[in-house]
Amino acid sequence: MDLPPSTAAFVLHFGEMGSRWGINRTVGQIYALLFLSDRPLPADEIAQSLGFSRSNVSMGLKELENWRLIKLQHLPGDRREHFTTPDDVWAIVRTLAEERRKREVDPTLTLLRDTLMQTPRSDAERHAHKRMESLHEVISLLTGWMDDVQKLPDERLVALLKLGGRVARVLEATDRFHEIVTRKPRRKAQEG
Amino acid sequence: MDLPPSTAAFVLHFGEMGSRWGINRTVGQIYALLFLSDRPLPADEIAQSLGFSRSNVSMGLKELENWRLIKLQHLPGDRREHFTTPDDVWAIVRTLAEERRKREVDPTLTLLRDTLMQTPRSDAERHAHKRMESLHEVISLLTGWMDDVQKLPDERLVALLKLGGRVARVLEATDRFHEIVTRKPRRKAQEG
DNA sequence: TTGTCATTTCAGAAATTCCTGAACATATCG
DNA sequence: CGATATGTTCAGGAATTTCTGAAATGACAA
Repeated sequence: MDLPPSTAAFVLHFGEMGSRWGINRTVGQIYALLFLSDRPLPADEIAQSLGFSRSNVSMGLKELENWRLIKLQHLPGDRREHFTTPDDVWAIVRTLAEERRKREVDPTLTLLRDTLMQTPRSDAERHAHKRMESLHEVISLLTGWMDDVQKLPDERLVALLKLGGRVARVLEATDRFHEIVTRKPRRKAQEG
Repeated sequence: MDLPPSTAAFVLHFGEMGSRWGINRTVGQIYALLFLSDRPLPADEIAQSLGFSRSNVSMGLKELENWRLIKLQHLPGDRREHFTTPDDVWAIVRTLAEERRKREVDPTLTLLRDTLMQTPRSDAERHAHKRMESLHEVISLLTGWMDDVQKLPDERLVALLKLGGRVARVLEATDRFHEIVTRKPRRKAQEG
């Protein structure tokens, strides 16, 4: 690995992080390298830089393609396939969220829904049923929110994230408004 | 495993999901079992139900304790330690978020910050530096948002999630307001 | 077509992770 | 103090995952 030290550190770190995830070390390192590279890289250069076998890199790239995390392109005068990551980091985050959702969350929701169709027989089953219901509710809520914000353009998503918990103030106001409208009249809502 | 079929299915599913994550199959299954159980379970019963060795269960429980995902308790008239998951699913989600953040995100942010202190030398390094800057920015934004909403009480968090992308309308209004105030006067803002 | 270069596949070697049983530690009771 | 019950640790076997080299496949140019 004859990479600049900071690049090497980043690549190694993402290799480790990769293993904490389902992704393996090789795949993490390949992605990190592509992410930092200032030009598209062909498989043999990746193998060279990271000290992996050519075939290992081939499999890693295939995996990253399945995750839709890299783009293939051809450079003029070079028959080899070259790979890049999107320039836009938000695009990467969005893809990651979609793919993880598809692989991890959706199957879980399906299992929960299927189970919740059935009628529990014993006390224990009834309790388990309730637990699965609350889990299903929480996951639905979270993924519903995800779906919603995925539709926003980057700019708005960023604005929303920056707003963070301050959105809660709007909600408080809404609640107060709701209270005022539906309950008997109280003293006037205070400013904001 | 003499568990009701739906419980067995859930447990197996979470075992699989566990492996997709860093967590191993055993730990996933133990957690799933505790999550569904209508009473605290001692280690030997867990081992029995799941068909794991007692020692394996001991290690799994230790791991779950490190993640702060289970609670230990003693039952009157029984010397064994019994384990449960929190009743409140939101509490579980919060803990998961905190722990994953501690283990995965914080070290990454540290690495990025350390690297970004240094001055890039070559063109390639300069490019890598910029990439790390944008990654750092995105991660900071996301974790900042997380910190913020972690402070909200459950009720408000749920309300915020339900609101989802509709919050964006508030932001649009804010933007329009900002435009109106800072730029030269235009035609009146249309209905809000 | 043939030759060359690029890529993929895959059997099995290498590395890693998981899991167990046995030994040890600790606690409680009589 | 044993005796018994419970919990932990850990060496090493089992299972799984990762990685490689060799062979197969594909793509293109001459």
